[in-house]
Amino acid sequence: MSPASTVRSTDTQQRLSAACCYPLAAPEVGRDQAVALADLFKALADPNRVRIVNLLANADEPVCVCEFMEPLGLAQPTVSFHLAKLHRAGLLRREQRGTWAYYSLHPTALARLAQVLDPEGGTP
Amino acid sequence: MSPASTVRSTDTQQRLSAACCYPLAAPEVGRDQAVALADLFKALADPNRVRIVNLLANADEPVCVCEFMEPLGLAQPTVSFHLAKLHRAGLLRREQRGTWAYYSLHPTALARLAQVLDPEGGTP
DNA sequence: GTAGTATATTGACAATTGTCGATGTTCAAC
DNA sequence: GTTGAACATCGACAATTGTCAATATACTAC
Repeated sequence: MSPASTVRSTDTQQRLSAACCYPLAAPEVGRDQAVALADLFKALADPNRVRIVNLLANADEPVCVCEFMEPLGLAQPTVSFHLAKLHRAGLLRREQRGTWAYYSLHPTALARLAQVLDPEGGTP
Repeated sequence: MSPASTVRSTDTQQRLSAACCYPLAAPEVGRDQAVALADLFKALADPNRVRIVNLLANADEPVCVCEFMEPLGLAQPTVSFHLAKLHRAGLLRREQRGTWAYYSLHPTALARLAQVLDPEGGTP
């Protein structure tokens, strides 16, 4: 529909890669960068998504959707909802194996997120 | 009412100090710690609050409430609302000077938040 | 005391979000 | 082709959130 932006193809980790260039303590954070940063924090602003990230941080292998339902006590659509939100924020990787969808923590996600908070990030 | 917890006294930075002990990548994050961590991220999950933190990060002196209204384009009650939310999360310091209320970024707030994201934080 | 000013709080409202049942999609196995 | 299974999407709903006008609170100056 809208050919205005070239950013629609992957969508994965677009938020994070956009936000990682504008640290919280940068000289000046404009409207758009503030929205990008807020979207990033919004991805972690839910207890269930925090636990998902924690589970993935302790897993040495990708985890499929059905594995989250029991420990989180959530229905399958709800788990998909949270995983999609984390994936769209660029924090998770998605891998399709047959009918299964395996999610894993993006390798540099947490480190880059920490860099956003680094006071030195804006003025090296 | 509930004498079960001793955490009710200050409220200021209780969230942060509680969450900083439970990094995202800790061996296991339970329900309560997940809520504490999510509350912390929730504080930054809004563009206006991101800009407030950014403005304070670049200010070498505390800033009073009225100074935020114009750059953010928000009414005074809305500014107070956001400042209170950041303050309750332990990210901001509040200092009363006469009728004015001066807010400043908590010295170690961002650094401790970054520590929450540090993968080494849980298993040194 | 009164008047004026800076913040906080309240009340109401629109917008967003989390949740789940029901329905689609997509793949493997037959 | 059909069936079954895993996941995504849709629709609806309750709960939360951001916003501001109106009001309350607290302080200074008179």
